[in-house]
Amino acid sequence: MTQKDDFDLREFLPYLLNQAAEISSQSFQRIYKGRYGMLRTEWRVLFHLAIFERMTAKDICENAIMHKTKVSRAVQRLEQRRYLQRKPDEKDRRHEWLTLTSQGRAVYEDLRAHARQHDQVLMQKLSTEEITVLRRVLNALSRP
Amino acid sequence: MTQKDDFDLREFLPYLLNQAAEISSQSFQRIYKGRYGMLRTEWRVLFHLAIFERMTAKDICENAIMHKTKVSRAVQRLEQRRYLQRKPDEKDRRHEWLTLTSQGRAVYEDLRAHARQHDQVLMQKLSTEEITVLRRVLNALSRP
DNA sequence: TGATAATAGTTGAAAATGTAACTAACAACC
DNA sequence: GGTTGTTAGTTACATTTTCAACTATTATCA
Repeated sequence: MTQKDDFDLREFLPYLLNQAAEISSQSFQRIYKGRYGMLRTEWRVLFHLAIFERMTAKDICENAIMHKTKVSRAVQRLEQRRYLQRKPDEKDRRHEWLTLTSQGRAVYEDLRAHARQHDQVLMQKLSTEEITVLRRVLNALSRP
Repeated sequence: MTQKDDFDLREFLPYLLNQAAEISSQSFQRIYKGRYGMLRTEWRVLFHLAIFERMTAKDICENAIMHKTKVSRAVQRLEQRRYLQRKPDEKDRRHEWLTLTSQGRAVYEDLRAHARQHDQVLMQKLSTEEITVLRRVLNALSRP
């Protein structure tokens, strides 16, 4: 199984990024899936609400670059589990303000601890300088 | 919409990596989806076969870190489009050797040109040093 | 005012993915 | 040789995601 073509997949950034993203998400996925039966879309919404305290679904779409149907369904499931509450905006009833319940916040705090720990493990593979560069570069690549 | 919590999603590597991977894959996705109706799994298999010339599905699973059902279905669809051929191994008929047809190779060559171009655009956002560090780091993070 | 357009969010159907169970071929071991 | 275990790959079913169409509400502007 020797290489025939000179194109190297391991140099192609979208491929490499996907690979790294998949692998490095796995162990965190086991946590939120295993402990709370949550999906990727759901922990993301949960984290956004914890961090920003009060957002509309639209805000989350824009900030997390997620499609509105994904957010809508994640919100539904989080609401079913009593992790969040919805309140229609008084002035413009097209908007719904979303906030975490105390239960949702507790789940967040648990997951946040795991996230921090998980990140520590990942970063052990890298030097401090590499981490700085990586964060800067990924942020740059995250803007379309 | 100010931040309340001190945890910053933009520092959490799995989140950042996913975001960067999604965004930076988009324009290449438009190519293989738009021109050939292909999925991510399919271009990956196609590229592997072009680069390594002859592989079994198992080889692809291991090299691309893809689940065998994903590979199996991608191979089916590529075969239907006559982009690849299967030949059972003479000695061990559990194995099937996969090779691209000339049609498959032509598609690959077209996509490869776009991939290179796409990569160029992405890299314009970065310095040569950043690119070096990024590739090294992503490769490190791509191993479980 | 009232017609038309725009926006926030939801829903249903189709497509894709994940999981586990399956078939077929070979290997190991008694 | 026959039983049991492994391996490569497929299939069926459940879960998720995507895409387009939909509702409800507000904005625009003649």
